[in-house]
Amino acid sequence: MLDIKRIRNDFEDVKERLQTRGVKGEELNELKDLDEKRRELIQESEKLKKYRNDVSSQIAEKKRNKEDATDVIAEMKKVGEDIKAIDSELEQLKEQIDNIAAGLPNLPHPSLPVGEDEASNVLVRKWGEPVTFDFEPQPHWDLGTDLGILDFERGAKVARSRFLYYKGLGARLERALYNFMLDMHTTEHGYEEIIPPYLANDEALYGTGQFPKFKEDVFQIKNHPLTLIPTAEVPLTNYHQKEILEEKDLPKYYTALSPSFRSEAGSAGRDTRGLIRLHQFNKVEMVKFSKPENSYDELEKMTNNAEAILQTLELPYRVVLLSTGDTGFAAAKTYDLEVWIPAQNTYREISSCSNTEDFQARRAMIRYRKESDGKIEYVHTLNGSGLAVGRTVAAIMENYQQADGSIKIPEALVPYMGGVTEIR
RNA sequence: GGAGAAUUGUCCGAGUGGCUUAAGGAGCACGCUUGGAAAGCGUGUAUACGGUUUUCCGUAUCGAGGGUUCGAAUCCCUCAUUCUCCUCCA
Repeated sequence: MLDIKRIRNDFEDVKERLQTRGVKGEELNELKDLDEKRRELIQESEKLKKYRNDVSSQIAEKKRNKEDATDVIAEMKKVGEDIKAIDSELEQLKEQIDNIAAGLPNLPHPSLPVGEDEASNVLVRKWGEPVTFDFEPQPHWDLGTDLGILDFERGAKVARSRFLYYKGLGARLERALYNFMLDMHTTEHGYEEIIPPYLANDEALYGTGQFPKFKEDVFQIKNHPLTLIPTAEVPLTNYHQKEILEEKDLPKYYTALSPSFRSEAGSAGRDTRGLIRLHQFNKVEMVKFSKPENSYDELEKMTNNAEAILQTLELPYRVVLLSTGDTGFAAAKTYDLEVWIPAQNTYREISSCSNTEDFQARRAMIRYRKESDGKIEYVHTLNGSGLAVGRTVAAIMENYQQADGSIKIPEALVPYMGGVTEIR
């Protein structure tokens, strides 16, 4: 949620910057008009309420003195009706305003490349060299099926397409990976480990920005007002929903492993095979609550934390700064980490690290008390994958495959695999 | 799932329709007092929105949302959460 006062005061600037994210100017003009109308009505309503409060205490006084107050009571009845009429109009206005405001994306950080889509993204850095194979590298779904460690057919039979069974050392590899990631974040990067709820209510999903605009992307539970989380960002960020934190406790770092459930509406036909695009996948998520002045340093650090995982696994990757048009709804600035996928001969997204500034904090009411003057301000919230586990399994399988279809286990993972050095 | 009780400010806690601008206490901050501390005394101690512009003023907020009333912390309805008992369960 953007600050309505900021929209009011820096109208042209906000409008210009939001237009780089695909927001229509007329929408903002309408918002501005509604806001002005609302403020006028607030004044009217409050004036009447003041009057009613004053007269009501006079009535009380009269009653105590056993005087007659019939006339004034009759008048107040009328005033009460007027207030009710204005307030219901106000409520409608508020709803219209919220409908627009809740659908506005975050303001892009000035450092973002301006552009409509991923074509305008900027390469920040590259790490590692893609392996060269002296044989034709196979896609991970063929490797996994042949080795009997991934079973997509049965996943489709029991759930539907885009679900799978991991089996044997495949399941072990997935488990090894997320344990490795959690250990690294908790022992080396300073995150506190959390196991959150995997279902969340509408308020939580509103808080992080999935609702109301992106309802079609999630799975909702029939007959219950609950939604399967599309990312642990939802329960982690909303952990401090409606709280006032102490400045001395900031920054706070949390990490959690959770499944992520996504309906993938609108991506029919894309990445239909393999571990890249599933309705359910495990992800280790990182979330930070930061003071505003430090949040961009924290974003760099968080991105480095995700990179450290890839580096330790010795997987080649690159870091990309997303353009205004490609940046997600809640984010002010996002770095994507893309890992090398040999069989596709390209880099694929494996992590996304974002600073939402106070966008989510406003929606979820997450604030902190400053030590210097005791004033209360919104915190900045950050989130990043560290990493998407399924896609990491895919990357390892493809990058570490051998000519005979077996898969070598990255050195850092061997202890987590109980000493297993390859899957064959 | 059934029955009952509860939810008031940072905390404890009073409050069954108007002298409540939420009593009283604790805590915290500042000041007085003191050689220093404690005690004592005094003052202050929320959030949001709107107006004003650095000072105030107004409105709203007693778990949430509705309703009754000239007027609601207080009466009515719905919901949430917590506790106790029963039932079930990993």
